[in-house]
Amino acid sequence: MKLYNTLTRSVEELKPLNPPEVTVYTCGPTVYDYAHIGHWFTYVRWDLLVRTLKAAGYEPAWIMNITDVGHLVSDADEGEDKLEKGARREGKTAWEVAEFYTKDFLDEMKALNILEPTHITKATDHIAEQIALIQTLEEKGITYVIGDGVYYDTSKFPQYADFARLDLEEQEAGKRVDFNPQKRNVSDFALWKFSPKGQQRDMEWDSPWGVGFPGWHIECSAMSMKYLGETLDIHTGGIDHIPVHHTNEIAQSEAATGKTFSKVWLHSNHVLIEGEKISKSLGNGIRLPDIIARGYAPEVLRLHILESHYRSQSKFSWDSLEAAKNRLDRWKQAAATRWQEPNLPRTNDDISAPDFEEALTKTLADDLDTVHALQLVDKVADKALAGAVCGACLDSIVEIVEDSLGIDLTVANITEAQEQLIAEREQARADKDWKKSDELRDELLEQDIALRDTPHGPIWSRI
RNA sequence: GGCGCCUUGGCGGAGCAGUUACGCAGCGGUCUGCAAAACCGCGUAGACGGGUGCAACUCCCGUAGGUGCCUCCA
Repeated sequence: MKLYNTLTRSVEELKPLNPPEVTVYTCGPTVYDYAHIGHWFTYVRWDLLVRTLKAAGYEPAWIMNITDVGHLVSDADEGEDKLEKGARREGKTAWEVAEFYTKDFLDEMKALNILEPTHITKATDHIAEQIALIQTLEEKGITYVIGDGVYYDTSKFPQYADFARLDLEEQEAGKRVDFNPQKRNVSDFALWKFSPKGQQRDMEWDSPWGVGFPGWHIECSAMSMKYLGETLDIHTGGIDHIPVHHTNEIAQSEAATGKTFSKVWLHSNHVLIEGEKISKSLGNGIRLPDIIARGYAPEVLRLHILESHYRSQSKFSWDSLEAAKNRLDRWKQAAATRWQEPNLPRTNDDISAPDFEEALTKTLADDLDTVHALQLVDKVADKALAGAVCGACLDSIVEIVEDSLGIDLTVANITEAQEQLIAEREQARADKDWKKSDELRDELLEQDIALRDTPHGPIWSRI
């Protein structure tokens, strides 16, 4: 299996530490607001990574975190954290805000048929681990304490700029934000923040340095190492995480252990809406419920997401969502022919389920080439619609598509009563009673069964 | 200001130095009670200007436009 590794900026053969296990850590959402489709582009892609690992014979151990504390509104470590801010906005406690949006996230994740990770870990459940990791860093002399918290001294980690290929000198010269003047270096970041004096936060904990809360980056280091060990096989996240969050994770983890933190880093590119990135200020954050409200099933969005490569900057539009819907409908029509074997001449020359599975797996294992994987399904659908795939083969193929791509093509058989209607219509047609045959067709249509007449007899599909 | 990336037909979106990407939409034909499908075929895409090749959408340089990061962000 080959993947594009951000660490080396090249496509590499995956070499897990302890095969067949593959450890995967995915940076999850900060639960202070609803997820928009940009999030779902990313998480569907990592779901596909895990499915592909399984198909390739690996046994993925997949951790996704939930950031429910400590994500400050600014990377300059200024301001309050997002949960507390969300709480003030909604008149709730930070705990209530986190719970609400976590549940919403998990519900939508399920709706999109994203596999359940091995563990979903909340930052607030792992405060002790985070404190312990900060202590380790402190013992190694790479932290320092200033007025508002404990900081990581990035000058003590010479490789700091390597991962993101940052030019720290340039950044310093061109910096656009003020930063805490007590910090030793612009790139230094908070490991632990003190609760503001005289202010009661919803979320705060005792620590060796004082009451406060963890910085944003430390949770991922602490939790990934707790569940998956000191060196991960694969770490995933949004492309935006490269310069700060992942850079800081590497600095924390590798300074603490002296080992490589993750062998492979995967980054999902952003999706644009009308040529612009999704952001709060533009108000273009389309959500899954918006898509459902327009009559598109979640799986349509899922298919649309798979229509572009995870490393390319994708575009979202309602037109392309409509195209994805049509494509999916066509696949389902093809899948429905599995029940109709007697009507069709089965040649079954060139499509066998094992061959299809092998081709699909091979394509996906090539750096998650979903674009061409979908093309393989198109080809099978063509043949099925032409009646050239046997019912049992389609059963297997539908299952393979479900497992590999997470797209469910299962189509229920029609009832005996419906079958009877089709038979009656055939009789009417034989009698050239076109009025009756059209009425029967309309009756079936009301039951969401569409008919098309082929040289081999009528073929139905669900609409 | 610094560092990147992108620019493909009506839309989405790939590969490739010389053979059809694919999907959606469209057009013509065969077939057809009608409808739909199926089958056959079509539209002669590659931002612009140079360059290197026998040959460039596909490599190099430049121009234009767009966009991402260096704040938050998937």
